[in-house]
Amino acid sequence: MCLGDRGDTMTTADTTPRSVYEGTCQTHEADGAAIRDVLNRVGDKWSLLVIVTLAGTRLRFSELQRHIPGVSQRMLTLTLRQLERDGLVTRTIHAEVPPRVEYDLTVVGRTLLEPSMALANWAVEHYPEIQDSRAAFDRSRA
Amino acid sequence: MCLGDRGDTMTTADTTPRSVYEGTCQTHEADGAAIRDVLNRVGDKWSLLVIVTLAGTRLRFSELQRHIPGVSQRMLTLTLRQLERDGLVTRTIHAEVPPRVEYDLTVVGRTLLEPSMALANWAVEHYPEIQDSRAAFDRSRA
DNA sequence: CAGGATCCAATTTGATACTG
DNA sequence: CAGTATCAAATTGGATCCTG
Repeated sequence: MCLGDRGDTMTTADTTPRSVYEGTCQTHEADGAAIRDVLNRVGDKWSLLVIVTLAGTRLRFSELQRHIPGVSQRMLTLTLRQLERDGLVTRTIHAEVPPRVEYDLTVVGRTLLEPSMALANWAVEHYPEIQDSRAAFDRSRA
Repeated sequence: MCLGDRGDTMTTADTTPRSVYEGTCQTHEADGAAIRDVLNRVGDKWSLLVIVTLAGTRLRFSELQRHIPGVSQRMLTLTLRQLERDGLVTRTIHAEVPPRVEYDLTVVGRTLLEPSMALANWAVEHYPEIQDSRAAFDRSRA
């Protein structure tokens, strides 16, 4: 089973060549839902930013907000809750006054760092080409 | 400069420890905009699915649609246009009746395959843990 | 300090009908 | 076949005000 395959059994005779995935499918047991789910999280506006920001050290809420320019209180809260729920970050409340809440990556959260960094690096490397391509595409339609 | 850093110069004296990124920043010259931009494309609902589907062979529109369950005509069109504009897929119109349009990955498009597959594999590998974490989180709030 | 609650704007996606 | 056009629904993000 491959990416995007929802596991629906092939009921009708299919003349379409099945060679599409052969030899190239690297996610045999992959559940498309899992990939979409994770990608929708990593691909949202703030999650990856939070993760790489926590890569160096644990931080409290206000520090996190200072380190991530542009994030609103609401979105930072929502993002952190999602990440906590997914088991990617921990939330530690210190019983003090005023309250101090610290966020840190979990072990699982840290393992996400490498593949997402690879993608981030790809983005940085190829962004010039992408921008050129966009410019050319748009020019050819003017 | 690191991920998420928009390059705003530090104008006020800052007592916040600067150790956050030290030694851990793997995207020194990274432009946060580039990363967001690429991630928003890869992270959308259909792009990655289209890319991996084209990994094996070039396909025409209707074949693509059959291979990607659930995608509407409109969304497939929009997704393909974006990918074409970004220089990740080519669109070849064969002058025939009825019209035949084939899509294929570009060289750049193929280079994207590896890092995104890494992330997809991470998703598949860790999805059970994530689901467990979510269940536990939700249970603790009932 | 670290949020929760509301309300609103913007963006994304989908359903449907039509066309060269 | 391979789209385009239009409209509606859903999702996401942000501004603002309030609180233990």
